[in-house]
Amino acid sequence: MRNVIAGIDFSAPAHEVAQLLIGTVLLVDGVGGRIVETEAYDREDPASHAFSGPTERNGAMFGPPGHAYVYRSYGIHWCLNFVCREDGHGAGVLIRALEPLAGLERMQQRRDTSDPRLLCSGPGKLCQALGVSHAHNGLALAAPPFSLSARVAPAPLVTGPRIGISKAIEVPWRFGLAGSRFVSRPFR
DNA sequence: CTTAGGATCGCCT
DNA sequence: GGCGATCCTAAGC
Repeated sequence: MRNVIAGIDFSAPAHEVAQLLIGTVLLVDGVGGRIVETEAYDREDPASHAFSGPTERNGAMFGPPGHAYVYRSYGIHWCLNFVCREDGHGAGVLIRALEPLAGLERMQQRRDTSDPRLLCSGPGKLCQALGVSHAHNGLALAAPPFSLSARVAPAPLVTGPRIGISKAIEVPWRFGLAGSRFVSRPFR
């Protein structure tokens, strides 16, 4: 049971973990908020970075579950994933949006905006707001600087196709907190 | 509100 | 050498 963090078993399939993460609170050095949007990248998934096997970049996805996988996107942004599964083939959950709750001032400085809806409404944005970078790749989510807190009650979910990919575009593995104003894009 | 284009560079074929 | 699990801005309707 050492893969359980915030009441979630990270050795479960990514598309299950992605749903359970909605409503939990993620902090990095005390800055963060409620997870309101995730995407699953399971094994055998052509859209996953881990699909073609381990490489130098995706190595963290083949490491222990419950750890961070951080990669650079478009040469500019950082994106944060939670590693899932224990069966030898990497999988993960992309954290796409947070509802800002803690460290608002720090996030506003890093993002250069005071609009709370623009602080963490996208995978690149939330990494900038929380100060996540390659330095966090491979770190355990159960220890500082990370903190993941269990949600109080089950979260009402909405689902849809994943964003920004060209393979397996029909798989409905994007999950959101129903009614949240802090998602990266509306759910249809 | 929706769409289009540019920035920018590490990773993989 | 091509192409992104993105973001921002500007322009069009």
